[in-house]
Order: sequence, then C-alpha cells, then structure tokens
Amino acid sequence: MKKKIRVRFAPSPTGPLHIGGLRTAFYNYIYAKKYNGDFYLRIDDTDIKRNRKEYIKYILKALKWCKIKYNKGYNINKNRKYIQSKRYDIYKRYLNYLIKNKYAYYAFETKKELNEYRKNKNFIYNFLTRHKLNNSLNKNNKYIKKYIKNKKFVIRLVIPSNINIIYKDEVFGNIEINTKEIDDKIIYRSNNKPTYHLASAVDDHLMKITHIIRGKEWLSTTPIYIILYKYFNWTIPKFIHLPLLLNNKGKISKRFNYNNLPIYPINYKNLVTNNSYKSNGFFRNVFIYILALLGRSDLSEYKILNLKKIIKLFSLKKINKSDIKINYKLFCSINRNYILYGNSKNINYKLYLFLKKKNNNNIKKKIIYKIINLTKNRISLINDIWNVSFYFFINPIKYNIPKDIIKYINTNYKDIIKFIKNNIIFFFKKKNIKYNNINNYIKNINNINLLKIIRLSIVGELVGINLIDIIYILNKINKKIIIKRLKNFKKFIYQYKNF
RNA sequence: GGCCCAUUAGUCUAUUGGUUAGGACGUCAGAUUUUCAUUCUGGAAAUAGGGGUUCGAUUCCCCUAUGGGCUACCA
Repeated sequence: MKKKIRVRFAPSPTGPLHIGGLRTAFYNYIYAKKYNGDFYLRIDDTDIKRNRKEYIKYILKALKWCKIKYNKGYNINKNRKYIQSKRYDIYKRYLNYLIKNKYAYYAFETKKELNEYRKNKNFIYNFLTRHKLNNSLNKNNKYIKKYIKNKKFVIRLVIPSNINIIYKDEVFGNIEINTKEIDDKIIYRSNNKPTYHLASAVDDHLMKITHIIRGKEWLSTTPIYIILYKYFNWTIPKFIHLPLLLNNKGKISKRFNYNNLPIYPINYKNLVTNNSYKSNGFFRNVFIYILALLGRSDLSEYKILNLKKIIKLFSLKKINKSDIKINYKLFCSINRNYILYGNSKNINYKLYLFLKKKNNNNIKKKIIYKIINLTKNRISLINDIWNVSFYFFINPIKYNIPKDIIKYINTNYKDIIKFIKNNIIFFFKKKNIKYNNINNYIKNINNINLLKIIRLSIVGELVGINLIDIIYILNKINKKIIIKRLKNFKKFIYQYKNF
C-alpha cells in the first residue's frame, strides 16, 4: 500500500512572511492537494533571539489571505502543539540517544575561541580537527562533568569522516557533498535549547513527513539532515527544493522595496510599511496565481488559472531550477490582465468596495458600477481605480494644463469666458438632458481646444474616459456639478489670465 | 577562500540532438480614439564565452565568466 503523502510548512517567525515563504507554503499546499495528502503547519521557533509573536500572527494572516489551509498545525487559539518551543523535552530525549550512541558529543569552546579558530578560513570543526579540540572526546570524565555542571557546553553532531553524501532531489537531481566540507554542527546550544537541525529532523519524523518542500537555500545543508535520519534509522523523506526568489540585491529579505513587498502592511517596531500586495490592490486569486507562477515553467501562458487548474497541472518535472527575479511590474500586469479579462462580477464588486469607502456624496450603487465599467480597462491594481475615477467623486483639486493650452487660453481669453458663460453653462441649464443631447452638443463643438478646455474644467486634466460619458454620469449624479466646475474653472483662469 | 546550484531578449519562460529558436509582459512604429486607455496591425530584441563529443548541439561533457545559495550557539 502506498504511504499517504504528508508535507509541512515550517516557517520561523523571525520576520513577516514574505512572498518567498508564502510560495513555499503554497507549493506544499498544492502538492498535498494534488496527491490527497496532509499539509501541516509547524512553527520552527528555535531561534529564540529573533522570534516575535507578532510574526506568528503575521504568518497566519498571510496564509489565510491566500486561502492556504492546513489540515493540522499551529493555531493561535486552539492548538499550540505544533510549535517547537513547546517541545523541548521531546528533543532532549532524542539528543540523549545520539550522545549515548556517540553520534554526538559535548564541546566546550566559547564563541570567542571559535571565532579565533575561524580566522583561518579553512577551519572546520570535523573529523580532521575535533580530536585536537576542547570537547568530550578528548577530555577526562572529571573535566567533562565539571563543564556540564556549569552548563558551559554545546552538543555537536558527529559528521562521518570523508564520505560522499549523495541524495536525490526531485527537482535538482543527484546532489553530492563530501562530509569533509561540513562542520560537526551544533545541535544543542549552551542555552539548553536545540537548534533547527535537531528539532526539525525529529519533528519531521514524528509528524511522518514524507516530502520536504522548501527553498533551494537548504540544498547544501540537507546532508546534515540525512545524517541525523541515518543515526536514528528513520526513513528519509523525499526532497523537493524550489528555486529561490530574488530581488535586485539577492535573496529576498525583510527589508521592503517595491520588488520585495510584504503580503500585508506591517507596523511593528522599525518595520513599518503601508505598501503590500494586499493593500496595493492585488486580487487574491491573481496573487495566488503569481505564487504558483514563481517556479513553474508550465504557467507562462499568461492566463490566470484558478486553484483547481493550478493543482491539476502541477508536476515536479515542471518546476524550474534557476532562481527567479521578482518583477513587480510583471505582477501588476498580470493583475491588470485579470481586470481586463477575468471574472467581471468579482472584479467589479471588489472595485465597488474600494470606491464605496471614498464615496462621500452618496452616489448610487448603480452609477458607481457604471463608472467602474467605464474606467477599469485603464488600471492595474484595485487601488488605481481612484486615480481614473476620482473626478466623479470630488471636484478637481488642481488643473494640469499643458503649455499649448495655456497659450490658447491666453490668446483667446475673452472668447473662452464667453463660451463658457453663454454656451456651455447655458446648455447645462436645460432640463432633461439625455445622452444623445450631450453627444450631439459635444460633437458639434468641433474645436479641439474648446473640448480640451471643457475636459480640463471638469476633470482637471486631459486624460480620461470619453468626455460624453463623463458629462452624462456627472449630470446624473447631480445636475449642478458640471455648472459648478465650469464656474470654478472660469474663476481659475480669471485669476491666472496671464499664465 | 571552499562547497553546492543555476545561466535562452529588459523580465517570466517554451524548445531537452535536426525549429526561420515559440509565447507572455515590457518596448518601438502605425491604425482607431476630440485626449488618454482599450482594441487591431506590424517591428526591434535572446540560447553568457571558449573548447570538445556528434553528420549535426540551445540541448550531452569540460573549462572560464556571471548570478545566487551555504559555509552561525540563524532558519
């Protein structure tokens, strides 16, 4: 019988989860979904100096937004079992086994001493050097006991001497690393806490993890994990390493810029930013697609697929090996593509929710939807809708007038005032103005500059949707708006008649 | 420095021994649009370099270069 697949996502809460971490979580999730397996969430918080509870919350929130659901695992309210800081007793039991079988030993060097050794760049704490160093392999029992009693020790894993550890990665193929390159890794610190290597190996075994899906940065550290598994005589899981996500400067980190955005806005100590994928206006399903895209060579067709299809198409063979540079602009255009061709019901609703917050004049829902339909083909992110539709909600704040129009206003000042007063305003004072009336009126003006001036007075700038639509909608919202704006503009050019 | 991994246009990638090296975003030009956007048409643009193996190499091997990761009492 085939063993049930079980994967885990095991972030360490030393910073807000970034897109790279989320991508790892997502790949674990879809892998489990694809093969009907389990997906667990574990919090690997063995780095007690850098861990923060806020980051655990952040991780959970980010997973939730992306709808990455786990079968079992850490839950801030209910289940706190899947967190390593609550499992120290367990690790200690396994540690004792390693010591008893001479797979691990006590070492007594201070950090200072180690730094001294490391000034020689070739220094490695392993089979070549350990017999000369200050550890329980070389010292008598009395000495060892004294150090252990004073808690001045770490425990190191015995890395076997000069053998090639070969393992198969499902993405990268066979990886071969000689043990002479590897330190006898510290698996237990002087503060009585295990390090990641021990804790994660033990947990992965106890949780019966069958596949380890994580970032490529672990590729050369995997032998340590394998050695531990062999000492315990456990079944080694399969490894699936994912290409790294890079920003312009290298591996993405907790420092944010536009190519390295957080998922959610964060405000924690000196980590403050309002920008994030969510708050900048990415659609959830687009963001999920982007996560899938980062590392999959089969998803370059530029159609936004839903989760079901992403899972259906998933194949280890299609995971690429080379690292991926985050390209925020590309992400934006994927979002834009979705707005243009995606599920318009969902899109319009989200855009409506955004505009609703800004709607101070109680513009009717129906009209807002109309505005959305007219403007949404010119935006990339949800938030952009304001930039292209603000003039329906507020009067123009400033007039963005190009030089040639300034010149035109200066030379034809009197005629323009006259035109506004006697022609346009006169037109808008009529009752029951229909779309066709506006259409005919505008078409008959037949003077590009005057049309531009009408647009300027209403919108504040020369870009935007069809002028007839703008006028029609504004007139529907409130008959007085256009007249008011025309008068404002008249006042404005009167003030600045010599630009 | 050592070890590991990668290298196709600006970016994401297709082609795993025979293709005029394909697509998407971006970019440029034209048409449409009173403007902008959309839409349509078209253009420029890549197998990092050098050696092998082969009738033939983007594809396999080696070297170099570049990028990235690891080399922590971080994960």
